[in-house]
Amino acid sequence: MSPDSAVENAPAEKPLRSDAARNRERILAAAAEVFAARGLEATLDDIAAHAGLGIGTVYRRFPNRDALVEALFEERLAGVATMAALVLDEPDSWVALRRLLETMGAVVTADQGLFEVLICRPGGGGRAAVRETMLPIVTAVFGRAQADGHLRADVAPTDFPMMLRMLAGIGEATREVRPDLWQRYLELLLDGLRADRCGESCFTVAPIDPLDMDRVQHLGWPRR
Amino acid sequence: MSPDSAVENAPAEKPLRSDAARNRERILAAAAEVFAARGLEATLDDIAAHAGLGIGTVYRRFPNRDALVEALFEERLAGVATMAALVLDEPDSWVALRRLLETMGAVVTADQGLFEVLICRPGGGGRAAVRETMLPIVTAVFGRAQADGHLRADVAPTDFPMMLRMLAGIGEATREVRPDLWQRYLELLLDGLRADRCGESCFTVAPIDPLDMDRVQHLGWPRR
DNA sequence: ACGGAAGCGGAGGTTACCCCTCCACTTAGA
DNA sequence: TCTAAGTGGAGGGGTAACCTCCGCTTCCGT
Repeated sequence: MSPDSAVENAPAEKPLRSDAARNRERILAAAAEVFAARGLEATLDDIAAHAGLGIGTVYRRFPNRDALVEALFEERLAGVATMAALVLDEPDSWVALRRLLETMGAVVTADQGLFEVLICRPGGGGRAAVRETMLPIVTAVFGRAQADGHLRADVAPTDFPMMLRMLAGIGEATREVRPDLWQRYLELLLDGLRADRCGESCFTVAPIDPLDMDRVQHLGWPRR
Repeated sequence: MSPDSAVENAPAEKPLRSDAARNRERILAAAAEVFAARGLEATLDDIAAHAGLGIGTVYRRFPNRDALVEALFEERLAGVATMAALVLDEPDSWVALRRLLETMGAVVTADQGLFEVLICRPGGGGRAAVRETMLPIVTAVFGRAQADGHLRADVAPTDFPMMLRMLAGIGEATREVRPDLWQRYLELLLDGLRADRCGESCFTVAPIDPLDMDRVQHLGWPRR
């Protein structure tokens, strides 16, 4: 039907010229660094300068800011989901829980941009997918640790993103000075989460329910 | 010496006209609300609109933005320090610790502006004074709870502002939807802080030292 | 080695904010 | 009633971010 021989209805992305391909990678690398350090509000001019390129070059490759964010985080989000899924293989349910929090804590404290796409922004496109991947993992890991009596019974899956928020706040503030500090507070949280303590206690305040979680994201983004 | 009879070298603040005094209070009330909800980055136009007054009126009363912030937070900061000092009278050292975190947690989660003045901004003027008031209180409360064997021994005074940061993050995100939610995570932190548990554990990551705390504040303010 | 398509840089247009001033009008209160 | 004090809000001045445009440069097939 088409006059073209082989490539039928593919979008026909002809390969970039070699210098353009190299610059594309530079832009993505610079964007990764800048978004990690300053969050998604970093400017494209900043990113271009960081890449050692002109702004025009950035816009030639990515039609607008969101396209860049999308291209940058698509693969990283998939990677995060994959990493999180790894903990399901951990035989010890408490270790699985700790590894889940360590893994995701490391992600959100090291990379502010990734934290924002993952936790803060209303889900759309790849974001929704990752969160839908995460929920069953969190539920499974929490459930197993609770069944084994390691994790206190009154913890809910929605506590997970909230704890990540707490750690991300530490990370954002102290990343430049003490990039490991967040782990101290992860340890603190983990000690609070353990069920096998002498002094039993239970929360007097209910967890946030998933619908309100959505409202939190929609109210808080874009940054008012 | 002066031609004036009674009022010598007093600043001679002549009383405001009644409507002006009323509007001054309105401005302060509006500023309190807006700064609480949106932080110190809120605009003066916003505050004026919120007060139902023109911007000119705001500037007539407060020569610039900082003067308004100063006037607004001077008394509140003093109040915070006073409230914090109250917990020193609590006989039970663990209850004192909890009350300290509850009190300050309530402050920083309900009022984002106050949190920023208190924890985020580099200290200057009244801020430094409050922080100098807080440090001995925190040290005393922590020390007593540790001596009594309630608080784990490896907690440091600098953990206090970090925990407030964590709670403030929860507060900022969920204030509009679940203004009480932060207390759930305070309970979690408190459970992590207790020393009298079966499974002893201690931090593998050192606390941040006070000098680095200062660096954190100076690096993070003004908001890049 | 050459020609043209693809790519590049970055000045600057456009838009959006925000701080603060200014001044014609209004109001309190002696 | 008269005037000093107060008021509103348009708009000046400045900054910042997004994105476009176009003259110049670089790649690469022939």
